Amino acid sequence: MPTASPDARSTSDRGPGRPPVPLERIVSAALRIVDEEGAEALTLRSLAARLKGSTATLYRHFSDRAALIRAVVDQVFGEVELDETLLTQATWDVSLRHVAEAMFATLQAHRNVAPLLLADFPSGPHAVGLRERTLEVLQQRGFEPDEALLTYATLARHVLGFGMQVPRQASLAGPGGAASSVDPTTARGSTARPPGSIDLVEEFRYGLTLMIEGLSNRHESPRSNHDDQAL
Amino acid sequence: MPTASPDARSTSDRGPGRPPVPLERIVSAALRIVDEEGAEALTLRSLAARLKGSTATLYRHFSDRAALIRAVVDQVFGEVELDETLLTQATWDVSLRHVAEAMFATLQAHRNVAPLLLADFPSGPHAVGLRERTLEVLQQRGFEPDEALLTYATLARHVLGFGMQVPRQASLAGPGGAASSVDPTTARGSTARPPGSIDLVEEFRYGLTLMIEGLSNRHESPRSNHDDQAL
DNA sequence: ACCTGAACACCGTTCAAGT
DNA sequence: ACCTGAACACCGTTCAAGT
Repeated sequence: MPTASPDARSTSDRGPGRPPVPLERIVSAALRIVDEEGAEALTLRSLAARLKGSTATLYRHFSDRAALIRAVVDQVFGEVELDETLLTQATWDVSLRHVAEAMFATLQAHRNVAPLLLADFPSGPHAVGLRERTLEVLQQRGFEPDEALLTYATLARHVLGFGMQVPRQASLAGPGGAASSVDPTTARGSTARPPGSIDLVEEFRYGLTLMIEGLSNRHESPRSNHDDQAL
Repeated sequence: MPTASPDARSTSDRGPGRPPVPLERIVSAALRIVDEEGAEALTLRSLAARLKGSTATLYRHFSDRAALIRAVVDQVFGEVELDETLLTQATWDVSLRHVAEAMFATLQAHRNVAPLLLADFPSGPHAVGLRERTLEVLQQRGFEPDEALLTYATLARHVLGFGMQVPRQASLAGPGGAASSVDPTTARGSTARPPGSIDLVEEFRYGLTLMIEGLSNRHESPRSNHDDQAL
């Protein structure tokens, strides 16, 4: 029974009225900072400022900066949207591709969280839920438990590995003048897309396709979903 | 014509005698700090201290902390050892697997550099050399230039994605008492290997195998190296 | 010309002191 | 009981001042 709040200390039991639940508001504010100003702009000080509180107060909700980051990451994973039809009615290769693409798309939608993924393998309630659901689906398609586990782990790492490599965009400078962190020096020409450099998304899809095709080799043909009476 | 020093400002022309070349000694010292005490221990201050110099002096060799990190990363890539026989005499799938395994092994040998890989895609001279060599090999095996490029890019990202996820070991506390950064709180039980968690290396190999098998589907059978007169 | 101590503007984290 | 200003021990980076 996974608890709802990832690393909360004691969110108290949410009173009926009251300011909704501080914790989620904190995490949302943190994610907004990351989205708007980049991961390195997420500072306990900047977060406290946005919440009009003090940094010390934050330590009542999170033991650590690391705990805050874990919560932010899991909040992002909570945004992964799975299509139930694709998940349950399609062939396993389509379902699997869907899960991977959905995760990757969410990570792309929050490009700036990439550096936060480094901390450790996402294992908040949302991330775990996603894994559980996918394992279920795979096993319903005839994958052995071990097989399903290894397959999901590999694919999740693939998504994560690519997700954390999303290049840091020049963050949209906010209304404030606090965009000094975007230092133009970073955008220097040394790495400037070598001739023939390839889109990250294309690489991600190519690798994903190769892996699924490889899986098809060792698993019964996924295309035949309704003729397994031939067994 | 790629220059030798990644981000050097002006290594002067190495005089005959003299302290060998400061730059490589700096980078080596930096890598040693990372290996011994972890990536977060690599501080301009700690590096200056180890070199018995001042932090300000470091800025004569590197424009930035980022530039220093790029140099450290490329130094690691310089340790990748390719077996020429495997590279040129084996079937392409074996060669490709060899390159990926060699890169991954080097990254594993320097587990603590993982966080440094995040900065940007490695593109120092060693990393570029590795890519060039692999592209050559693939094209000699009949890969189209575009095909070779996409294949290498995908595989390199796979290696990198897994390489940067190497779990942070409890760094071997050095002789000094400066191991306070290893805070036992980090090793808390929340993520403590969920039942059925899988070895990172196993996942890496599994994904690599799947991708190569997928590649074999769309490429002529790699196993037949000497019967292509059947064409 | 080369090096560097000390400063500047930041961090995460803690804690005595306020309400 | 809850919150917080101010401190502590760090960062990367710069620059006036030394040699």
